[in-house]
Amino acid sequence: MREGPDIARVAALIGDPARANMLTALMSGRALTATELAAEAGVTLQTASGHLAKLSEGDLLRGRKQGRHKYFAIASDEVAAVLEALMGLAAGSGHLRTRLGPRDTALREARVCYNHLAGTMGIAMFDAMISEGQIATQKDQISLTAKGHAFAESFGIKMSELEATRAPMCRECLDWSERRSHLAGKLGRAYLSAFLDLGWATRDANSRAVHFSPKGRAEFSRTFAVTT
Amino acid sequence: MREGPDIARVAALIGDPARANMLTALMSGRALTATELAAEAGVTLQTASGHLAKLSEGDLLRGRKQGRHKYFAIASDEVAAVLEALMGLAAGSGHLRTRLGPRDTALREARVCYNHLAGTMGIAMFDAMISEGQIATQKDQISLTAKGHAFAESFGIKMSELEATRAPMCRECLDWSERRSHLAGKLGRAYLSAFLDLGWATRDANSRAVHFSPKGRAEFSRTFAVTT
DNA sequence: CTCATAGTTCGATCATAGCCGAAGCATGGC
DNA sequence: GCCATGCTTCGGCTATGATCGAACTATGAG
Repeated sequence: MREGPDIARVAALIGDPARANMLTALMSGRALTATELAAEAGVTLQTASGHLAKLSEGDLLRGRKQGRHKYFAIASDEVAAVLEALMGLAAGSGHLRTRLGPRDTALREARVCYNHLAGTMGIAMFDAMISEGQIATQKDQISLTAKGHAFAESFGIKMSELEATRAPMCRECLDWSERRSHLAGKLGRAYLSAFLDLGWATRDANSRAVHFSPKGRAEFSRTFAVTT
Repeated sequence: MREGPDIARVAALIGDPARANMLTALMSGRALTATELAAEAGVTLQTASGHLAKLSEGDLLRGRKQGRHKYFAIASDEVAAVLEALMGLAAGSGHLRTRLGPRDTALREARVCYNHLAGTMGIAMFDAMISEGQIATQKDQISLTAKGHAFAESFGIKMSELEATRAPMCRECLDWSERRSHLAGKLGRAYLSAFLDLGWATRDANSRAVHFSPKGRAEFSRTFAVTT
């Protein structure tokens, strides 16, 4: 009997504190897993799963399964616009927090994505491998070329060991902060391990950040012909 | 723990169907009384009173007492922006449940918006008054020109009586279904009263529809040079 | 293969808040 | 003074839905 669209349904979805916390966390533009979002909202994984299902059902979030993780991200710019407007309005009584600390910028540059390298450096590496012809992109998947195979071998990665298992060698992994792809799969994992073993970088103890040393960064740039 | 701007509180306020209906009704820009809003939301006056208190407390509405009526209006442009964004999102992603029946089309054509004429005919009238130079549009408000004043007088509206009170003579009122403006304010009310008094139209007993007679419609079109 | 981790589903519990009846103020008209 | 009308407050009923424990599925690691 009412005219107009059902704004109450959408607003009620945002109106729950747990869901609101999830959405605010996702406003960074990065995709987060269900577990991360559960921690962010301060609820258990079961509860978070229910919330995320509702948010997906309501077209506020879009979920993507990657391996055994499920990543969630804001569904559209319109959703972001609503959240943005809400934050502006709520800033009147609350305090707005816009400052992203040094840890956040570090995360954007280089971080662990499940078990491979993500962030701007991960993307740079992926782009370089494409343009070097180490990776070929088919319609919907990617594969390692002979050149890429040789390069990895020369880098010190034991390809024969990697080839022993059936799991995919190369996979694309979408980086939500940049909306670009980076390298996943067994090879992606192997490269990250190599970087750590070589002392180029170290993992942050209690975050997903990966810290490259100056020397490691230089080696990385030279190896992958990164144009930084 | 991580207390950002409290968007959940605001969203939850909008998230209740009754309150959402009230807010949508107020998006017309007009202030409405508690009783009118109760009818709009489909709840009793007691319930509405509680909702309105919460909306006021949450700075979404501003209420002012006038005599024994209490008028409520959207508190700020920021609130309107949030509602607008929500409508856009709910209309696009969601199911717009507007199955327009015969009564609905009548409503779309001509209806009472609080006390003045809304719908396509209200918009046609407003556009005609603009192009005839009866109304001048400033930056954020509109005003009656001398020509418009004379026209209203010649139409039989006693302008001296209207000018006795301080309330705004002309106001814009946004039609959500059409996203266009129509005439509100004392003059808008006076014109609607005149249409009814002249027998051009009658009000539906239990809806907001306004039914124009064939003769009334012809007179209306001639008076406002409507190009239908 | 087995084990561990990520996520989902189900069921029960429990709190929040929406709703209305009835009574209480307040204002205006007489 | 009286009554009518508009709105608010109070108390109790009820339902929706948020929450978590436990059991289940799926995927990857070794």
